[in-house]
Amino acid sequence: MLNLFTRRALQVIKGIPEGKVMTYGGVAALAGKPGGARQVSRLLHAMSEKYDLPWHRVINARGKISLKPSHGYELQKALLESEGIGFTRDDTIKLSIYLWDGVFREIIEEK
DNA sequence: CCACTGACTACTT
DNA sequence: CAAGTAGCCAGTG
Repeated sequence: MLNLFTRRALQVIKGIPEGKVMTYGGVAALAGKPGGARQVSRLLHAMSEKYDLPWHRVINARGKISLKPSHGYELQKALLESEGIGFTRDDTIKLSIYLWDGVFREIIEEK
């Protein structure tokens, strides 16, 4: 059985809507373990297929794709663009626009 | 059970 | 800006 943090992290990842992204650290924080970014990366690496995760919606804290070219980078970028996410000139995603902060952000912006 | 690994991050040189 | 480093810690074999 998976431990609590892992299960919550998987939930968080599955909860990222189309057209939005989250950082590894962000997912870890929402799952209850700030600083657990590395575990999140590990989860995606090892379990994205088995648990059918929208793995492409998780990027690093600088707004860039962490995968290396020819090792998923292009695929991830294509998937994100197909959801309407835009990249800047140097392949950076503007977190101020696309970052999914969960329901809290939704509520704040609805006002 | 133990060691290894990892798509991270913030901070310091 | 680039490079190094110390935390991070659970799935996997």
